[in-house]
Amino acid sequence: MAEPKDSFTAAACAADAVPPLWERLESAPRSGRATLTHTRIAEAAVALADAEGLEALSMRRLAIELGVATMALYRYVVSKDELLELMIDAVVEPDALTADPADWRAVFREIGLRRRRTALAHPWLIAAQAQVPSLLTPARNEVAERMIGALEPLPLTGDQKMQFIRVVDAFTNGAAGAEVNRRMMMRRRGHGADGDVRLLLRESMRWLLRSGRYPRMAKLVQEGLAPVDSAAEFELGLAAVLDGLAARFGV
Amino acid sequence: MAEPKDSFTAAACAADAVPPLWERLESAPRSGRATLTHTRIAEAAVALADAEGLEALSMRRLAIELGVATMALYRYVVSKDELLELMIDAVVEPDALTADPADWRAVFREIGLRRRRTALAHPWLIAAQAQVPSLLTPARNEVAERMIGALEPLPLTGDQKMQFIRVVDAFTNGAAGAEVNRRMMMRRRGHGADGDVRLLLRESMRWLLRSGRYPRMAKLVQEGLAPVDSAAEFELGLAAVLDGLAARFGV
DNA sequence: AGGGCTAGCGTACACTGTACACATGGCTGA
DNA sequence: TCAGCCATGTGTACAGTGTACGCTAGCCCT
Repeated sequence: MAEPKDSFTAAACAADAVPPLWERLESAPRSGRATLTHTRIAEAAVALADAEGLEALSMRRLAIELGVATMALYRYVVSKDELLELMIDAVVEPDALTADPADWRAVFREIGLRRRRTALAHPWLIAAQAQVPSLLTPARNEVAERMIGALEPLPLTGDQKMQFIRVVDAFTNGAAGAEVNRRMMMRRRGHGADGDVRLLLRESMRWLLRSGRYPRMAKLVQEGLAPVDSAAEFELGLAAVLDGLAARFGV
Repeated sequence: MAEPKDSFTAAACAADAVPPLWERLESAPRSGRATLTHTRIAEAAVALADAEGLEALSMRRLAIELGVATMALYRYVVSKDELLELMIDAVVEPDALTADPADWRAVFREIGLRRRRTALAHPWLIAAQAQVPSLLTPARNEVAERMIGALEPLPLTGDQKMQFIRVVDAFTNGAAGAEVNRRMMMRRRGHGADGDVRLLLRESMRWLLRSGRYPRMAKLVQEGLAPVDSAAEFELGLAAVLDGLAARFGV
């Protein structure tokens, strides 16, 4: 009576027991007067996390925000982790690219910059991704699709294209994550999030420098460092990665 | 009676009220028969997180593991976040480098590879770093010191050296994080952590591909992809980043 | 020998994610 | 038109979390 119905689910159900969220999302009857929606939930959760941080996002709080009982959420989401997946997917905006789709450098640049903007606009993003392994959400796949498209005309094997994309993604996520970290640290201390990182350094590294270990770093700091221009640095890094990959792949 | 004692703490205490952990660590009297140590705590926490995952690491559980009351830990750590900082610092091993210190490429390669190994050996590392903004821990500073040293002979400004290091770090963290994510996902499903990623793809992307969106990705998958060699891919990416940066900086 | 400082203890509180049983209202087939 | 069903939303309960607070007991120095 309750056994798997057909061969389709046979393999997956062994581990999952419930179809994996994105599959449920599509063929949802959601017939009766439903006050909730996956979209509505995701948007409320995103808004809450944006406003008060990921640590303020609890199922109870989110339910209140939606004017609904806590457990109502679990009709749409199997666990809080799935809620995070929903949020992660929700903030990726695979809008039409303005870059010339034939110019692969321009496409990768645009996608990279957009990702940085997204991560800065939703500082919980990177932490959430680290907490809930969730590659292959629909929106991210759509972005991947664009990237593959941009590489199409190049003489690369399928494996090389995937490597290319993964390496660029790695830099992008890493750089965005580092920047978010710096901002959160600044905010946690007194200074506003977009202040000068050097204040942070001066202050909390004073004893490090004074300690005499790290002489080279001390020298650099004392010689004077310019304020960090994160946007420019991101572009520099991205360009370097693209250069390096292009050279290695001979394109 | 309880006011700040001297000018040293004046600025920092405004925001912190307690000296920032690393400072406390050094000048600790810890005179009386102390059964606990920062080191002992950090090691036990790391062992626990390694064995059972970051979500199994609770103050109660850790205290039991150490044969001590829960609140005893708070004599050494102001909050769980500080515990995480301790752990993050503990797993970085700035051992003597085997690479020729004058060969900056070799140094960066070695440090990058070591970081990857560390992240894979302690899969909670990246998530913990995303959760607790904690650049500038002593061990990481020591590594930074090495990197600065390697760049010393090059004709770069201080700012350029810092940019160089930050960009490489961004890629390193991003790539390691992605790899850890993949592994955790594989383990969460049935397959062992070091299995073939293609299994994961085949299985959980079946409906994605069948849906007809993502035609390009479907084509790539159907044309057949080789198993992913993560180690080689990491080296490729790292080399590309170093190439790209070197070219941009003209070194 | 005694006083004080401090490492460690125990309890208590507000809060978390979620399992489970129950109510209810809109759609469906007759 | 109306019965009945089932998905949607509700309420309560439980084990477990981080940590504030006040207490005890032993080491160190005078």
